[in-house]
Formats: sequence, C-alpha cells, structure tokens
Amino acid sequence: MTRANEAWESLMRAYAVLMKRFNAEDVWGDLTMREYDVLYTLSKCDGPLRMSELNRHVLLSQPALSRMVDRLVDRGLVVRCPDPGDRRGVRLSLTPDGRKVQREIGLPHARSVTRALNVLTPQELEQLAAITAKLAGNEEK
Amino acid sequence: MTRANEAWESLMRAYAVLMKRFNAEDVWGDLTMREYDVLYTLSKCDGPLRMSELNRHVLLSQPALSRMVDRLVDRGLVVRCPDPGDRRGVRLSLTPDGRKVQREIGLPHARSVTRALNVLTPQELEQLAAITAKLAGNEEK
DNA sequence: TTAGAGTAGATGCAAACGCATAGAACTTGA
DNA sequence: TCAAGTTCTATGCGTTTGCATCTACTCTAA
Repeated sequence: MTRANEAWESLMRAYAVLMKRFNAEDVWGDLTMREYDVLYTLSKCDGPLRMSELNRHVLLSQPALSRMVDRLVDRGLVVRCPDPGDRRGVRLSLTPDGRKVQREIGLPHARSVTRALNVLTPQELEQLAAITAKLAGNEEK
Repeated sequence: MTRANEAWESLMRAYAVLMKRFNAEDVWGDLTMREYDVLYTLSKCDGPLRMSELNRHVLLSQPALSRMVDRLVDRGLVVRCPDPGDRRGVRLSLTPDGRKVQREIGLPHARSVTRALNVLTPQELEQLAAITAKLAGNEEK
C-alpha cells in the first residue's frame, strides 16, 4: 500500500465521517444536502451557471441533476433561462427565494463546518486547503 | 468565510473531482463504487464485521446498507452469520469469491489512486494523511 | 452548404435510496 | 424479574438515482 493510497483512504474516511455528522444536524429544513449543494454552488457564482458547469461541481449524474433542477424550479428556488449564445443550453440562477433559503441554511451549516474543522491548527487548515486544491486542479488525464 | 470553511469546500471539491474521475474509469466490472467500498472495507478487517461497524465507514443509510448486503449475499460475495454474543446482530465477511472480486478490482483502482495522488509531493501526501486522520478521528460532539 | 460528428440537456425505466417504522434482542433500574 | 428504554437489523413505501437513449443544436471540413 503506497502513501498515496493511504492518504486517499484517509481523505475518504474524513469525508464520510464529516458528511454523516453534518447530515445528522438539524439545519437542512426540507432540503437534502445534495439540493443544498446545488443552491450553494449557484450562490457562489454570481452569473448564471450552465447545467454542465454545475454538474462538474456536484457529485451527481447529468440526468439526476437535470431532474433535481426540475424540482428546485418547481419549488421556486431556481430559474432556468435559455442561453442566448447556445440554444441547446440552459442558464441557471437562484430566485430571490432560493437565495434566501440558501442563506438561512448556509449560516448554521457554516458554523458546524467551522466547529468540525477547528480541531486543526491554522497551519493545518492552510495546508489542507492548499493540498486539496492542488488535487482538484489536476485535471489532465 | 473562515479558513475552516474554505478548507472544507476545497476538500469537498477534491473529493468530487476525484470520485468522478475514478468512477469514469473502466475497472468496476459489474459492481458500483459503493459496492466495491463495502467489499474493500470488509477485506481490510480480517475478522467479521458488524453491520453497524460497516455502516460507520460507508456513506449510506442503514437500510440502504442492509439491502446492499442482501444483494452482495445473493451474488455470493458476502456471507451473513449470526453473532454468537448478540443475537440481534450480524457478522459479515467476504466469501472467497468476494475476496477475489475485491482484489481484481482493487488492483487497477489502487493504481489509479496512486496516479491521481502523485501530483502531490511525498511530504504533502504525509500531511494530507495526517490532517484527514485527525479530522476523522475527532468524534466527540 | 451541408453531411457527419460532437455536445447539451431531457426522458423512459428499472434499480437503489432514505425515512419511518417494525420486531427482536439486549440493558437498566425498581 | 420484569417493564421501560435502547440498540440492531429488516421491511414498506414513495422518491431519487443511474444507464441508455432521444432530440435539438453546434461545429468542422469537404
């Protein structure tokens, strides 16, 4: 077992443990964590986002995301607009209501995250952010 | 946005990016990644594992895990035995066939993992493993 | 300009999921 | 010793997921 494999396994475990803990917290209202993830991603990007863009950030198949957006549109949290530059495409953005819901959930959740990660020293937080960014950024085959 | 939140977001992104990449690789045979995760967890622990133990490591609800084990038993990869010490419980272990399947998939997958994580320096790998272990280990409220 | 290849997103359908809950076995305290 | 509470796994049921495929649009090159 290489160091790389050990590191990956450790990362997976940390992810699983923390996700379970966050999921168990009573802050999600009537959203699932996955739905929140979509709202959050949309809230971060000011401009409207393409479906395919969004799909790169969310751990969900393209059809599943498409239907999830359906539901979020039905619930009035997201709007689908045609993309003027590419008529196949769709531009997604939050409605005011969607933005409000995202903020209301995001606040307590962000606090949980802070609490959970504060077992690390400031230096470790820095290192973790840098290392994982490097990992995610490496897109070449 | 605190450092902690940035670090967590970065970790989530890395996890999503790598999981998508691994999932896209053609090494899973007729298993899903989640099913492989169960076989892998069982393969690591020599002794039989309790359902609830297993559930701590896998990102899946308890009922979903229960049914997934059903399917793996049906496919002859896992065996369910009664726990002599606790008659509510169940002890899970791999069949020889399950062990074989795990190894056959695990080998190429481990190579992918190594390739993906080798963009990091040995020191960074070390740090990543240590930091994520610290994160996962912190179980108190 | 247009045929063929490629890309974006939606949809049919079976499989898998989560929530609520059941049932059976342990534990605790009166 | 036994009632009340807890823990472990399984099951009913409605919802969500992924795979395969479809349609519509864009891009490329002859």
